[in-house]
Amino acid sequence: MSLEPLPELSTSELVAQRIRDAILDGAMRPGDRLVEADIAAELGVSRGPVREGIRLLAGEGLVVLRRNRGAVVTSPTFEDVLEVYVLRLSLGLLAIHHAMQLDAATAPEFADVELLLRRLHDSEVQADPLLMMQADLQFQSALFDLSGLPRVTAVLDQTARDIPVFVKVLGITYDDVDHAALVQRHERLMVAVRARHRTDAEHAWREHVRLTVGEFARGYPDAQLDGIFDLPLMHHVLDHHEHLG
Amino acid sequence: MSLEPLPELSTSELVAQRIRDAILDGAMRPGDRLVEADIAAELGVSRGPVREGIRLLAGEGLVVLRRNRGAVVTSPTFEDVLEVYVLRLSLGLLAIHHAMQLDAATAPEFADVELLLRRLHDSEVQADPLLMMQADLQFQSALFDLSGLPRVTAVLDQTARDIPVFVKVLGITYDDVDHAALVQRHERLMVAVRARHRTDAEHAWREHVRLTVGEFARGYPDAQLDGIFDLPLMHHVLDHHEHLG
DNA sequence: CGATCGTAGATTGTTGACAATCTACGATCG
DNA sequence: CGATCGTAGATTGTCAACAATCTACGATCG
Repeated sequence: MSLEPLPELSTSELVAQRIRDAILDGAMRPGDRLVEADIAAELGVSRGPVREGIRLLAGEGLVVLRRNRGAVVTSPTFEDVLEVYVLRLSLGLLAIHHAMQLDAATAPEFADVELLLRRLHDSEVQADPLLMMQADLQFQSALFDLSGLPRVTAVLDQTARDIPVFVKVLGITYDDVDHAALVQRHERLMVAVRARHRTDAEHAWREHVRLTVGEFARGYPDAQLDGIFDLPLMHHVLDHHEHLG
Repeated sequence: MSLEPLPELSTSELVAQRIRDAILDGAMRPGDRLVEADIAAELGVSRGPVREGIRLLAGEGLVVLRRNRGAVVTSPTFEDVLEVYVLRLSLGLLAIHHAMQLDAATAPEFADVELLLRRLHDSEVQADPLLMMQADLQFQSALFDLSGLPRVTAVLDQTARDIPVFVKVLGITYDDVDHAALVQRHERLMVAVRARHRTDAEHAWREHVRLTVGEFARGYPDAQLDGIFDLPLMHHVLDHHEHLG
């Protein structure tokens, strides 16, 4: 007889989550001010936890704080999305490499990662784009955790929480995503990690990020599409790793 | 007539800074509990700002928070130092590349970076190892800022604040550091950035991180030296970039 | 009539008190 | 005598009131 471990987030984390949800619902939009007292009243808590929750979001870049002037929901640009993916490309590679170095496939947690990957096959999950994205990110997070690098995984998790919000706010859709191809990419990645085949793992991860960003760029207004397909923020990074062959 | 811009940190940031200083002074040591009320009384403020300051430090990894059980000063291992430098290697490369892509040398802020580099020549600065290290990190931070990547520079700045503390706590010294060589490395980096010469810039930065970590490893107890000279956390990263030639 | 200044309202920053939780110690029971 | 339970003290989590700061609007002056 073993019970669940009581996840239970702190109040401030719940507040942060509610604000993220509010943005995903469209209830809060970029540029909106986050008035501590109003949010506190609405959630039925006092200003303290709300204040803490807002700081958490500020750490993620979801809101901007101005001294004595409160917080505002950021108006992310496509460049912000690119920066987040540059971070994820770079730190993801780091995490995957370290996971392989630790021979992560033999770790007991590896089974959990595989389980999360299998969830992506679920038809119920595939039906809902948002659910699909969250399951995808959850799998990636579990994989990165195998690296044993707490700071790196913390930054990766921060960026992961921002992605659904950015997607919503920028009006990017997952509609055209080829689920089979996505899962296949992840499976290639897992095979590589299992075999400790660096180059394959790198390639699979780079390819995933590249294709994901490419997908996002498709839904973006033509006006800025040109610069995006060049992936100026990303270009030299990809290029850089390309030389590995 | 132009006055200074009033830097003025928030109270919580001042609290965080004081705690960092306390660790550098040896007044607080790893494993010590951070009791909000005690710190508040000592600093002459209330618990609110102290609580916020502690959360800031937790975000940097300097203290660990446990639910309803308060914060404890982390007992960093050499692996933590390595993780921080892995982050700095990876994200520093990112920042430098982006700075070059934006043709940072033509930016007005570039002069400020050069000014900070010149400070490292200062004999007064070179006399004090801690001052030297801080001036060094300040230069690097200014350089990274040229990238225009706020999230990346934020993470880099977080790691920069931790370094002096880690060095102090782990008993690593800067004593044997060859200041001339350090400055020369940075100058090579600046020349490369100015000329937008990717490979040189990458090499200079990689070399700097590698040598800095090597220097740190030297001061570390023999018992753990073997594993450190292998730089297991870093190895494949350096290795990885090595292939660029 | 335009620009500056001053004031009122709104909002953040801070505080001290209260509630919930945890830790450590000692009492109770088998 | 060992293990469990319960309680007291310490500490964090939360709250509501107060102080400091900012914003916006209108009055005053040139």
